[in-house]
Amino acid sequence: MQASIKDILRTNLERKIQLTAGEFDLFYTKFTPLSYRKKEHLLHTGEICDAYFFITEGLVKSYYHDEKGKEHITAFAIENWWVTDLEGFFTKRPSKLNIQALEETRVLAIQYKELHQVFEDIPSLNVFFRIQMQNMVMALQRRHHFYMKLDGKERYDFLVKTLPDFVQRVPQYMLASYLELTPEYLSELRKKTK
Amino acid sequence: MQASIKDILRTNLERKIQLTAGEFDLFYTKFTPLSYRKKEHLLHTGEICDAYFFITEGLVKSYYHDEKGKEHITAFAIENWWVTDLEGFFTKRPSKLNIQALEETRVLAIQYKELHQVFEDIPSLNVFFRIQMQNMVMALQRRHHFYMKLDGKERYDFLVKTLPDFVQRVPQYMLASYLELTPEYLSELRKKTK
DNA sequence: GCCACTTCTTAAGATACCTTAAGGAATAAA
DNA sequence: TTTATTCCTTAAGGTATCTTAAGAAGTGGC
Repeated sequence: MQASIKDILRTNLERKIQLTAGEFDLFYTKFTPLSYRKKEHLLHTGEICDAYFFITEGLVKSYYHDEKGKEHITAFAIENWWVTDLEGFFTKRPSKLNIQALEETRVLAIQYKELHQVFEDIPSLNVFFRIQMQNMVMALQRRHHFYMKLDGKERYDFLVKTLPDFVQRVPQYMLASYLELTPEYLSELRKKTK
Repeated sequence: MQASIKDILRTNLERKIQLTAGEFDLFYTKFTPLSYRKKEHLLHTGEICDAYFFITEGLVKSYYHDEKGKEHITAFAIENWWVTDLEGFFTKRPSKLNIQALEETRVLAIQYKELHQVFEDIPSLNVFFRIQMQNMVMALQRRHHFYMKLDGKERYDFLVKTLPDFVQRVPQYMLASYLELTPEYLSELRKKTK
């Protein structure tokens, strides 16, 4: 039997905290299930980001355009990951990021107000998000080392080694953007690898 | 009248949460005040990082050495900042970072076990640390843009503009390390500025 | 007041990565 | 099947930044 969307969320929460059935049911009512087709946007630059997304199926990217119009991909996210424009979501200022579906994608979305309501109703959700934020901080610190210590070739090799499935689901020019390389240069690097 | 160390901590907490006098007193008992002389280490690579530090006076840097022995400064922290090796602190694995005092420095230190005890005794501390982690995530994301979007000269100019006091308290070759530039190249860039 | 150490500068040659421009291959649309 | 789009590669010339090596200037210890 296939896991329901509700189960997927429950499992994700249970990795870090224990909730009673009642608490979980209450929390779950705050979410809205949404679907996006390939290339559809979950969030556009300039909008106020009011939703925190939990991906139940699919693949999205977060990105922005710099002054010269060049696209910079800051993150990918897949099933079982949480994603939003954190800065926009918590500050209520217009978002600097876009979030776009790269595949048919399904999410559960919770709004800012609802989330902060449940923070009060279910205190242990503070623990969940505290731990999640801690883990994000650690991931971002590791990413910093990753970009600063490794050159382009090493970054690519590392990605292929640690996330091979990812490398297959995402076109190369997007990986290049994520790795902060030009597609042309990444192509060069790949040639050397073989 | 000068603010006591206890007041400095209280003020820091009150920026984000409300505590009763009793709660704050309880929390405060968990901390140990420590002093470090210039160049002394709060944490060495390889040690298990068991303390979360709140700086009440002074200036520290976090750094590591890469395989080639080159030093990379990942952060500075001054009065009123919290600092630790987050990854080491939360995973209990040997720390990859060093933390060293650059000036005569005073801190309040709280141990892992004590902190997690007060998380249970005083639930709103989860809120405090959740918000602190959120802010760190945002700061790290901004830092990522900062390194990726700006070239060396722009990074230096930005630092001088936004944190001029900092630039004066820290020797240039350390700024270079933080900016991920060689001291020689930073010296070049400074010449062009004038 | 001298010595040692720390910090900053200069300059030449090397390298990683980018820009531009073009064409080829693969996939989707018609 | 043809056409359009999306994606990947090749190559030439340019720029930012590093490496190495050396010396100058400032600072604290004795």
